[in-house]
Amino acid sequence: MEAQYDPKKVEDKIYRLWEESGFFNPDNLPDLKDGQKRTKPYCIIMPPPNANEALHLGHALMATLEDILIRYRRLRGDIALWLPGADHAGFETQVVFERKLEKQGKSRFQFDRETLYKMIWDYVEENKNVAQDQLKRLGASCDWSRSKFTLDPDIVKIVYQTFKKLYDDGLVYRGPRIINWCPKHQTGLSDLEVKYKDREDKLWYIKYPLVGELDKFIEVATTRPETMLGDSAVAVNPEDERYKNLVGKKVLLPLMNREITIVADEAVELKFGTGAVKVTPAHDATDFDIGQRHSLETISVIGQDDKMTAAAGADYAGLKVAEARKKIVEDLQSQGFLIKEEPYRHSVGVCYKCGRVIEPMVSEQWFVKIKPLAERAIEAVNKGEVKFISAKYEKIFQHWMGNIRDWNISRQIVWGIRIPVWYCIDKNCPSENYKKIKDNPALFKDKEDDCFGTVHHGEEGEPSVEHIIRRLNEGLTINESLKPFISVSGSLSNKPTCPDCNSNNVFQEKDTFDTWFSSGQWPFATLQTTKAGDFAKFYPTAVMETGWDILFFWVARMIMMGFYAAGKEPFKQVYLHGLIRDKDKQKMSKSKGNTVNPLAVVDENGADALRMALVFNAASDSDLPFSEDKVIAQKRFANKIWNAARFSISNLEDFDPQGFEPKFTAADEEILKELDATAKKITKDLDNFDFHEAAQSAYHFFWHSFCDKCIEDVKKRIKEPASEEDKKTAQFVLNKILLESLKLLHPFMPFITEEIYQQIPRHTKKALMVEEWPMG
RNA sequence: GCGCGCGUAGCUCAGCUGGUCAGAGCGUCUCGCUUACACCGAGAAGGCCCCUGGUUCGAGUCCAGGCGCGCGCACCA
Repeated sequence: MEAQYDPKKVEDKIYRLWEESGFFNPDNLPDLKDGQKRTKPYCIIMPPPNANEALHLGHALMATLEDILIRYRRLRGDIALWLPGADHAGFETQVVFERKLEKQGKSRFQFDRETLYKMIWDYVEENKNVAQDQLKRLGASCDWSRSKFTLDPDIVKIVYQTFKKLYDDGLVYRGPRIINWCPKHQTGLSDLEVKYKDREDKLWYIKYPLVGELDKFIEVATTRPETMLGDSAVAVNPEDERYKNLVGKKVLLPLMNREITIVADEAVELKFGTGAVKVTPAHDATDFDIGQRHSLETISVIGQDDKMTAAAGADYAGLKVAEARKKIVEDLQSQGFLIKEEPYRHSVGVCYKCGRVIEPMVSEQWFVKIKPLAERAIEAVNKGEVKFISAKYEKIFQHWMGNIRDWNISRQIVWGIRIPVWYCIDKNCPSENYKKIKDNPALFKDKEDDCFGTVHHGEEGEPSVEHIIRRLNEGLTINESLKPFISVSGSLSNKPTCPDCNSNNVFQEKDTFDTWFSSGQWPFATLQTTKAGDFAKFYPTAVMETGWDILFFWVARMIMMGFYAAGKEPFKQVYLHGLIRDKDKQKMSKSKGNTVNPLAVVDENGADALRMALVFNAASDSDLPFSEDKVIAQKRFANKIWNAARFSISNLEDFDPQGFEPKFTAADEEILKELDATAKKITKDLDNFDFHEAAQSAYHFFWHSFCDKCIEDVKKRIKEPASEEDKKTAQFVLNKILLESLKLLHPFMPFITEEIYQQIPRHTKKALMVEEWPMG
């Protein structure tokens, strides 16, 4: 053995040894001592990294913590399965790809659906193995033979089945509802995908004249004057004495000269602005709700292209929102309706990816009726069926669950799982879908340039079904509510037939699922599609370990979907780790340039050092600052282990414990006792997810007890033995402590401990990774 | 607005159900190249555990209030 530990010479070799042993696959794990069988399944489903991205430090932390748990459980004799995967990460990936296109001066909208999908598929395929290789370099002991990709056909099928079940149970619906629209990405987003940013804005005070008393006005305040074109009421608080006598009266909407009513609604704050609100159900979430309560008309004046629609009136139609705002303020001013404007600071919703201001608008989307699912999840946590390791996150979870709103699961993007909904547009179908759309002017957009010649008109001067389908495939959006049907097995190449009329004149919903709708099903979808028997054996899984930042996005959805679709909780425990920050506690981000490539750290210091550094200071709940010092400290520790082992092994060559009865000294008794206590503590700490406590105990015992005291003591007794028996006893102790320490350290630092184990004379197992854990 | 959390050595943080809890790692200083390791060893300095009250025989540890900081959720136009 060399005087310095060189991870480069060890890590690849050891990982190969593990892979060749087959022990990553729980089916191949050896029996325990005395031929005892392993009985207890222990499963962790890995949060699948995005297929197109290299790992960052957060992934390294995830991999380290989960590998520690898995290796620990494997050593304890469980049937340990760590199931890896890769995530197509719908919107995330499409955004990354769009940026790539933008750099090349292109836009996603230049490509048709199939081409774009294929391009992203190829892009992802190119990078798909990167993350996997990197996880291996970190020492991840997952069962690669069970690895799944979120777009695997068998996974997609399960996602479809769940969707159908939700639909059949009335828990999923399509409807015009107010959604968060990102004008840049041209898709709706869920509430979670909207971030809020403070912004300096203006508040405009406008007067709306009362009908019949045109010299009287009601004053409203708004930050978005352009939406007034779509107003369908003015609302006041029912308790507001100032306006009580006005409720039910009509006002004349300036610029539009449309009569709208004054309604009373609880949602209006007495204190804010003038206490009277203009109500635009089509472009504001609160207003939408007010509109529902008072059966108000929904007038969409802003289109998905971020321009004013025809409903905004001839003066404004076609203007961009910002232009329209400017013109409207001017017009209000010149016509005497503008009272004043004042600076105003408030928070506005922005797209969490691009930061563009979200345009709330009414749109036909698919929603999950979430309350019933949420109630079961809340109950599960209350009853302890799912246990949060940290009380803090349990509170946050319950708070969110209790206030949850219906979940928009459709996205107007192509990268993802296409919603398995079909519409029959056969002329004779009882659904009458054809009738509902045949007069849609957008169908005839191409009439003028006549690119379809006569094809788009059938015999009676009506559009042919083929033409409609072609226009739809080109990206035409239909806003009519059509009658859908769901087909779990249908596909574009194998179109399903309409259940009402058996026709083949059907087209598929263009939207794809929110990625989290499918990843919410990941625990059971994976286990139902790996090996027969896996689901029965491993579900519910033991623990979900992931970052707190996806508590709502993912963990919450998995709990809800798990109960709903698989009948049981997806995992018994939830452990959420903190976010890695840089040494100044700043969030790591590419734009700040403070990211750390974990693989570069591994190259420099070894995987064990990185792992140990990540875990050593990691208090469970909070974010953790990362610095290279910490890694270097652990690199030194690795070297310490290496040298202690080097000393031990060179002094154990002539030692055979077989049949030897040691006669311990007081010092021997003490270190053995301490070993026991340390093993007990580490066991308890790992059972409680106190990784840092466990790591520090192992570190401290090895360095300051074993090295500083025990080895120094034993050294003398071996070099200058008082008696042959005492020398052998010293060797016995040395051998024992080294071996047990290696086991205790193995979950944290698997490479170096395995390498040393392999070099120990007469090691008994094929690998340290399947040794038996010292319980203390 | 509602909710969550944090303030302990220069830095990053541990201190679980109150009584060797005043700790660790890094950093700093002194002394040692001793035959496993200088990526080492021996030793040292450093803290009214944010403030103020309270509960208790006893409080970083529990309670209340205050100050400072961070975060999550949210339909104040």
